[in-house]
Amino acid sequence: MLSQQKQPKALNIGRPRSPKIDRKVLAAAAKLVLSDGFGTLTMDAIAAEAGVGRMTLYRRWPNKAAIVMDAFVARVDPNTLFPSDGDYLETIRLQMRTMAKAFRGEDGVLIRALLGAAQLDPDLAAALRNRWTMPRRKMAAEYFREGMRQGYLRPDADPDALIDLLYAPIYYRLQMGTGPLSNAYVDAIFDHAMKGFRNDH
Amino acid sequence: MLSQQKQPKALNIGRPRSPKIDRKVLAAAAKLVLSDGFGTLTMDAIAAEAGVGRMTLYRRWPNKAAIVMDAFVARVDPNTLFPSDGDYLETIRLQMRTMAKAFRGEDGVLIRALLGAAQLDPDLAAALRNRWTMPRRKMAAEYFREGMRQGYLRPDADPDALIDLLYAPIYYRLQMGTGPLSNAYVDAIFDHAMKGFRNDH
DNA sequence: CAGTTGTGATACGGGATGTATCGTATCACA
DNA sequence: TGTGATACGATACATCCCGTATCACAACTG
Repeated sequence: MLSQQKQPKALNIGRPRSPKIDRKVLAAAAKLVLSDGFGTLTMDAIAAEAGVGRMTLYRRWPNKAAIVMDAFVARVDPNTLFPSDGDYLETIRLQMRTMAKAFRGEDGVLIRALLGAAQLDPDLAAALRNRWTMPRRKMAAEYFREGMRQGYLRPDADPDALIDLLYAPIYYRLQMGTGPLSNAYVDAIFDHAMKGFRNDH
Repeated sequence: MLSQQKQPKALNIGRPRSPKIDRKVLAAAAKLVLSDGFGTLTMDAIAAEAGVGRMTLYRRWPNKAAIVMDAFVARVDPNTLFPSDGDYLETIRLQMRTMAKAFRGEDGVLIRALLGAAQLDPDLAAALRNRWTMPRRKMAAEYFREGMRQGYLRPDADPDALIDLLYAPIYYRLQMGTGPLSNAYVDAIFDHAMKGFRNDH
């Protein structure tokens, strides 16, 4: 699923969609969510901020959550990857810190809004899973399987369980607000979770 | 915070609030959320289902999320406690299974709705933290500290980190839908997380 | 009895949604 | 160059829900 957008009516006949509108709309949506929150976001405000007709929004997206979803993915797509050099286990810790840092900032505001809206909108929930959650889980699972092959992780480890143990607590704190998403917290989760997975030879 | 209700104007003068209305409203709200979802829930529908005037709802609760919050707490308050007998570590596993089972059913629908709404409503987020999350965290932390004293858990364990490692994955699956909240899943999380906390003597 | 508040019904204004329509703009194709 | 099809911005519209206000009546205290 490349985006939440509706398809144009036809491909090679008629006036084509203006490509600049996407950028303007997504930037406007992100700006408004970050300044005023998702709760007060309206299609009208997005259209005004982007300098675009409101009808154009409804022509391209089914609702505001879809717009924010596209805006979010456009922002964070290149981030939170696993660096390919350095110590194997420390790379995981650093990746978790990178993610926690992103969640402490503007990305955290956006993903909280999307997670909340997804609980009431099955389409958005599927989009969040397909475009955000699953790609990252696949990358992590690949990295972990490679670590199992190379002997850094126990050969009988369950990559999915490890993903959940490492990353679910970060989402949990983001949503529950039971404490700060600090490096110290990430380290505590990492260290404890890893005790069951590290291969101690 | 005993409930999300607004206080009556006065205590001993004037007509007292009808006590039956609470039950009817909370039952109606729960029924509607479970049948049609939280997204389409309206104050009007709750009032109609409960056979109550809409004004009465606004007199007692600030918004529909507060009503669902009260309905949820009224349903699940007595559940998901730690049984006091049996093997210490197995008791934790069983408690996690009980919670997962509740989340697989109607309670899961309700708490998903509340978690979603809480992302847009700071008051509701605080209520969810104070009335649901924190009481359970306190109970768990107490149980874990007792286990540290009695030698079942490592004396240098961090109860908060253990809580997050054990329970955050359950919330994660509930919301993300990355897999079933089965007993097998609970066991995988429990077994892996416990490797870093169990006292192996 | 008087005073005070809860209850149900109804009306109201405000705001957001999603659709429809209009004139204009931009493209492909003949 | 012109024709057909679609996108764009603007506007109007019906609909829905919210939260408040108001009313007559009910229920309680003293």
